[in-house]
Amino acid sequence: MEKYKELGLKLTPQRLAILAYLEGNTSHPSAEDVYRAVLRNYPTMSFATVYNTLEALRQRGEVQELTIDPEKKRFDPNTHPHHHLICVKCRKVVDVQQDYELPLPKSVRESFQIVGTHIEFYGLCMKCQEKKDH
Amino acid sequence: MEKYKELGLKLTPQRLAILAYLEGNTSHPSAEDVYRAVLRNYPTMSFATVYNTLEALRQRGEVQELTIDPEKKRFDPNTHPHHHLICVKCRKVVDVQQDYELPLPKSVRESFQIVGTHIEFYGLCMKCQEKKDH
DNA sequence: CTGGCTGCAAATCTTTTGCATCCTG
DNA sequence: CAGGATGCAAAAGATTTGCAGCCAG
Repeated sequence: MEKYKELGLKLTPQRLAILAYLEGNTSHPSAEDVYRAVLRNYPTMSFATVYNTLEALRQRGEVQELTIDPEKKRFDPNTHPHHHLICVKCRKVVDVQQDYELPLPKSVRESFQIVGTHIEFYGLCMKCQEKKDH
Repeated sequence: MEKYKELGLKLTPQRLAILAYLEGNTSHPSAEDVYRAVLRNYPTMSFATVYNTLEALRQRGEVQELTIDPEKKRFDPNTHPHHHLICVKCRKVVDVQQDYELPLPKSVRESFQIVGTHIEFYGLCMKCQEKKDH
């Protein structure tokens, strides 16, 4: 938890709870998921604090905001560059830690300055394959 | 416009206006963009009709729903598989018509049935590179 | 002590829905 | 002329904001 001090964040109990929940979490939680999880320990926790803290962490690069869900934002504490596998049925999200060569056409390379890449693999997870379609 | 009859869609003037706006459109408009554009010709056009029509087209594979924008859904009438280049500053989106080999680890291939892939290239467009940072 | 943080409620924004009416096929 | 489509307004979710009081540094 030392590193958060360096980020200029005040360490309130609420934030510690959020940080503890995010630490090593690979479930790609939405803000509400975080809220509900932390609420169990901090009955007065508010949404504002969750969004507040997630935004503070995002600005400092400690958390990634994912745009993989059309309904809501999802957050990922894994800050290493990586990709995602998304079940189109149950919306489960799995990390793909793998590097790819992704050469862009010259015209694009000349006009765009690339800063990052993100691949979404869409498919059906084991469980959803077993269920009958629909 | 013949092909829309085949889809079992009733061709109302409102829908024709939406279809005309989408035809060949590479601006990846949000529902509101579509609404505002079509409103110019149909002052009584409602949001419900826009969402309604976009959803009908999506179900028939005539339009793709993009999850590239954390704020809202964007729609893409380009139904060929392709990728996107996104300016992190102005949120402009450009198509990348290019095929990539994206081999997945064996463990993943065995448990997930892949149905599609989408790459997001993040970067700065020409205009935003010229502007001073911030 | 002081500025950042919290919690609440209200506001905002996007998207969805219910329903009476309309109009395409 | 029937069933799908429209338009309005209200509802539902997700996220943001204003603000008074609180507390970590």
